[in-house]
Amino acid sequence: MMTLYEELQWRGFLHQATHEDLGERLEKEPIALYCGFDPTADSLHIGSMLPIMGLAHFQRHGHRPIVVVGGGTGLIGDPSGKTQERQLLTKEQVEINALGIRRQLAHFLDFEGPCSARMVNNAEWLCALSLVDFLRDIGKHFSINMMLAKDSVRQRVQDRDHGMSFTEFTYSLLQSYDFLYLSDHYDCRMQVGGSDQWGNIVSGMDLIRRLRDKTAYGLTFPLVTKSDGTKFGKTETGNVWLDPRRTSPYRFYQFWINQADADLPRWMKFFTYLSREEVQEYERLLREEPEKRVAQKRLAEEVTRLLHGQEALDGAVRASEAMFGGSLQGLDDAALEDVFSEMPASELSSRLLSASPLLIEVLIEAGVFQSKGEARRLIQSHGFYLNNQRVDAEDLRLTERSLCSSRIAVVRKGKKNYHLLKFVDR
RNA sequence: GGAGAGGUGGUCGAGUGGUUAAUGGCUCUGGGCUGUAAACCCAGCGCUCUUCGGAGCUACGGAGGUUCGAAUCCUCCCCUCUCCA
Repeated sequence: MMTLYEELQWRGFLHQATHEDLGERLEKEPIALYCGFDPTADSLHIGSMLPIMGLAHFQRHGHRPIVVVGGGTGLIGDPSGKTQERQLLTKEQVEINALGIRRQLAHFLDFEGPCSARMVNNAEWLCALSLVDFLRDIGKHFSINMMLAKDSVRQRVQDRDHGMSFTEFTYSLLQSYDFLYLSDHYDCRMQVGGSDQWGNIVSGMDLIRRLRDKTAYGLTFPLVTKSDGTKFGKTETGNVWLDPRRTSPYRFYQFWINQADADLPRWMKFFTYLSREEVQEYERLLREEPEKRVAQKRLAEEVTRLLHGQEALDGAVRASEAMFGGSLQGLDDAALEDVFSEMPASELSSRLLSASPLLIEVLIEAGVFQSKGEARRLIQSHGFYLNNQRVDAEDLRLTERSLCSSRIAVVRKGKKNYHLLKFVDR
């Protein structure tokens, strides 16, 4: 059994640590540690998964994670890594967002058990703060000279086009105060975060030492980078979110399925709990028979199950099979609707079926095609399918026999542009 | 305010009285190859109709005009860019 620190090291979670002996310290006794999340949206996206998994590892080893939702700091905006002043959020929006985030974290962290995680909103204490007290008690301990020396600040100060407001400039004081507050009220001894948080973490640690004469610890996780240099977590369709309403389980599953071979071992270590032996086995499989993509499948399975649960995973797998060449035989209305739930659909009158109109014309009505020319071209280049069977005749008519199940026909343009036709009585 | 350049299809960019729905590149779409990848290869890429040979309509900033015929010539208008004040 690896120690927590060994495991984090093996999995690649360690980027920077404030203390050499942090590993030993963590074995001595359980501690509480925190990580902040910005409530910029009502859902986290996949980029937040690394710190979340980091926290989860701590919890599995008996430590107590505290999730801080930056309801207070979110009202201001962290300048780290940003080139522009951020949009300020309203308090109401932050509240809503925090609720959504909590729901998602519950998939990864245990909010119930013996070392239960807890979630706090720093608006609780930051909003109550009086400016004069804050400047007197906290501000005193920060040197402008040192703050100006920070990269994140310096870049912005030198950029005449965007500049930096005083509000943003003080961000790191507030985050340091968070750490102090959590140390005082929750006995929180450690802060973790992305590598861009290093400066803020160290500031907080210093503050605690100066004011309370206590040792606090800090740890940062690496930036998740893809082997091809493009940004992790982006697809053609945009960000990959943790909220199923924003990124369906199917898309989420597909996102992982499509990861490059070279990244797989790292992703498995980051985003699943697969053991060292298992990961090694997948590394071998990636080398010997990459075309089978078993590693991608396993990764996608694990992560989708973790976030969305077994049922949603089953749906995603079924949808993937149907989507990539599988037969649609034997699927009933409900199964079809489920599998193609995120493809566009049109409702048509079932009376149409007995009138047996030209399929092409119905599809133009339904918005599947822009023009007859387009439809014809597609059929001529063998790119049009009805119920996953290629259609060669331009003058195919729509009848009862066109249906796949009792009232659904599945239309496909090209490789994977599906469109559902649902026939209803009206 | 003065001088010049220019506005072409999703985009860049040819064309300067007639086989020009408009060369070419890119993007995009479909197909092939493949591992649901990249690269590559083939095809398509205004709309409608077609007996699949083709036919019709609409289109080159806007409005008029010259002409048998205009994206191409003329007039007016609108807009963009560069230089000068």
